Amino acid sequence: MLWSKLFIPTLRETPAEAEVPSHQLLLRAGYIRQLAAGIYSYLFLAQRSLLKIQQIVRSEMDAMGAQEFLLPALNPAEVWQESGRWDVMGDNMFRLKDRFGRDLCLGMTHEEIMTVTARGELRSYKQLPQIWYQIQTKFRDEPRPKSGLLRVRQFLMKDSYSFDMDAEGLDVSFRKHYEAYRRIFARCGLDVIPVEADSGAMGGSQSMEFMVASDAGEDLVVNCPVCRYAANLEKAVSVPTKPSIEDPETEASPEEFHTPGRKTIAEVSEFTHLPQTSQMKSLVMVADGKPVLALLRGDHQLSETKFAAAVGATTGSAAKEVRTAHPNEINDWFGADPGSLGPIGITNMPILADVALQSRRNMIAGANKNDHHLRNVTPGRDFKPSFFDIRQVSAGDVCTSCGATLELHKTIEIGHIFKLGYKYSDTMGLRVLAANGAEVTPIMGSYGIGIERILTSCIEQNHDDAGMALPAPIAPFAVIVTPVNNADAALRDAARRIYEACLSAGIDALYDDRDERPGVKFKDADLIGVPYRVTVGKKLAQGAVELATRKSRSSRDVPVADVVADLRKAIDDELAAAVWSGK
RNA sequence: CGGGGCGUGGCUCAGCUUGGUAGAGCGCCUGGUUCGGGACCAGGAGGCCGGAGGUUCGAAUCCUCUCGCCCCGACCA
Repeated sequence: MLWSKLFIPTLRETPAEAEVPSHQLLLRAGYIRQLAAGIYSYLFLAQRSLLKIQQIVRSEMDAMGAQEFLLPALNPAEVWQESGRWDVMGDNMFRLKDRFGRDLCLGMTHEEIMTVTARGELRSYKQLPQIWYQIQTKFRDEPRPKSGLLRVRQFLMKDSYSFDMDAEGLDVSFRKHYEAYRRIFARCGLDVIPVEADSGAMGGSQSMEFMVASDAGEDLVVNCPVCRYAANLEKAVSVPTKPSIEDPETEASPEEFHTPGRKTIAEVSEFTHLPQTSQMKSLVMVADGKPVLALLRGDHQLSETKFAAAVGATTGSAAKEVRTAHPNEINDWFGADPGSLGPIGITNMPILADVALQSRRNMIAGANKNDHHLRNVTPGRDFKPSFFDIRQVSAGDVCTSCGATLELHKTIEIGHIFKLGYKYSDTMGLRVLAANGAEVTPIMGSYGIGIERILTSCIEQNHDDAGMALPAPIAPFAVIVTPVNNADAALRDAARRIYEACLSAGIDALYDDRDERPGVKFKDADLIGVPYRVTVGKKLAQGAVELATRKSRSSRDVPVADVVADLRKAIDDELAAAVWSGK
């Protein structure tokens, strides 16, 4: 295409409302414009890139035997009421009424509609397994849209749903998705971290998230660079660092001492000249309405997810709602204010201690008396806790399986695969007949990919001060041909011929025929992220043009006769390198 | 929903404290000179200062309300 005929509204300056790099660049490079909070118009370049991403997703989904559907975004309330999610989704669901006053909503996800579709048609085990997918617009009324395309209220999602006869079948569908996702993200040039995730509100048995490391991300992921162990921070396990000093050997019993005005772990640490690892941190939590004392080493943080599970291990079912206690509740239960709390003498609630406190002795803890602490507190001897792993991984912790030091990253979630189980098929009455004539409920899985998030996180991973550096498979154009001086007919004609030769060779090329100075063309090409640039300039007299690679910001001279072949090779090499290898 | 910030040509911003009727740079249009990393000269277009109400002889500026956007938090299939 000819740039002079296109609408690519690049900006020299960064619009004030954008903070994260991908947002700034998407605006500056003329990919998107904002319509309202969390609602964006995708202009020519964005749409072109998103279509390429969708095509990659589509080809891998088709390759696994999945069938593409397109379900309505406008949904009747009844379907959602049937699954119970009309209420569960709360304010996150966009709701509206039609002219007769019937309730409708805009779809946030399509488990219900897919299940209804299956229920109406699937009759026999002979029809299973099925994997159905769509690439469709989703609507979610986010409480706080942010970071450009990262968290929006309307977005594209590839969502697929599997129907199998039994758990083994589901394992196969799940595995197919895992592998397809690895291939899709590799082809998009993304470095992903697959993470075992909490199955949370979707109510399934197993789920995995595909994360991309980025400071713009909102989720924290712990991963091991050696053995590839990875997990959400809330769920991750580790071997904690050793306490900074050995506990004293004394057989002394707890002894109160005055700590005027020292409330935080840091203040008490400074006051006692003992490291934070010698202290016990007491957190008063309320799990499903009941108080529970959580005990941690002074330098550790509580994982509410693990804590909720630990509560479950003592009461029989994991806590659904966990919160910190209010100051007045704490005072009622402990007779002291936060800052002087400890486990000794506490009999009116269970005490859950982190395993890092196991076999520790003679530590510092609050005395449950304002401005007082105790020394020589020993778990097991002075109080009887239940031990669980309830702490978050912290800096310096090592991998439980290989001993390497763990890394902590902020990440963007770009995909999620769930084993749903029978939740929807059961409650919505999906049944088929098995070979033996018995009625069986199929087991389901659901699998999502955020299309815009692929583009966004790719920009987050590939940008510099000049702009984006997108990989050829998802860049809006693979090649740009730039005559240095439009007034020079020889340059213009040579550039035009190279451009046309690219098209004939099936290379997605853009011809910068604008009557602009070369600097402007170079800056724009760098900004919008075209991976390869052919510069047609002075060296044409010697039969050469320049082939520049955006990502490495390097260039070399190439004989005119070879350019197209060289471009073809560079693009093919990039494609070949972007293949998922491994399990 | 709580806390903070910001709304002035397409973009970035100044002007507001101390009211006097709107500016700069970039971009855009015309003509000319230029042409290997966001050129130069000359001329020009474009803004009821987010909206409503109020105070005042007079409001971008002061007051009240309201709408929108961004950031932090709560929330997040």
